[in-house]
Amino acid sequence: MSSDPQEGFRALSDPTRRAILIHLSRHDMSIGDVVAEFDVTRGAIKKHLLILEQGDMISVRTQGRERINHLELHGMKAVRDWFAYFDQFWDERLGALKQAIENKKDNH
Amino acid sequence: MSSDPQEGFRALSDPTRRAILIHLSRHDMSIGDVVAEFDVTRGAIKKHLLILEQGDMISVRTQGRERINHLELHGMKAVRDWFAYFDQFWDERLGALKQAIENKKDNH
DNA sequence: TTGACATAGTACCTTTTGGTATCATATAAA
DNA sequence: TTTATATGATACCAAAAGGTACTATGTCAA
Repeated sequence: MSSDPQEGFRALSDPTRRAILIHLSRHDMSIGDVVAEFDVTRGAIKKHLLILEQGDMISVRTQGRERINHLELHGMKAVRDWFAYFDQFWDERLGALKQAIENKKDNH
Repeated sequence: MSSDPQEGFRALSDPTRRAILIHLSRHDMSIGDVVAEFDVTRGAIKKHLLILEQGDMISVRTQGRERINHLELHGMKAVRDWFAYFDQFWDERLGALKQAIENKKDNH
């Protein structure tokens, strides 16, 4: 049912890629926009974006001569599904989640 | 507050290491026990276990001439904490979590 | 104490990874 | 239509990753 999380885990294994995801969570960015945030070359960023795309963490649309990168949660779902198995060993977390949901309720 | 998840993400990026964690979730295992489950040499398994230990995914205790590996969730917590940031973009998950907690309640 | 067993440690090999530099192509703007 | 800009595509490089083989050490058992 849940797809292979390998590409997703691979995508998340690099700190630069994780940082890119945080940036993209705030707003879509062109490749140039992303490059401006880091101290590596465009080529390196391009490779990171490709790996994020392969892990279904982002989607890309062409806009004129720009390529706009957009956060996509499908790949992250595959990774989280893998994690879900371990929930049974981790009661501590249930308390925090319960609270998170209570808070969510209060906002409605 | 939450520690650097890098070693944790690194530990989870390999499919053999993830499979080892699943095995260890069922029962503690010596290195030899783990080796028996996979088709790679002891040396390779030893390296995987070291990386899992560095990511705080497992702890190891010496028992006679054996080294017993035990699932440890601290490292996984660091990784999950990183994920928590993205919960806000993922309403779909909240429904499933709510249900998980309801089920938990029913078991008490 | 001696032999078998479980693991540690090292050297070595191949592939992948993260990175750079360079050149080519497509598009927007003067 | 030039020219500057945004990206694509290659080739190349050093280091890390995943693996093997071999040797050394510590511990249990006969």
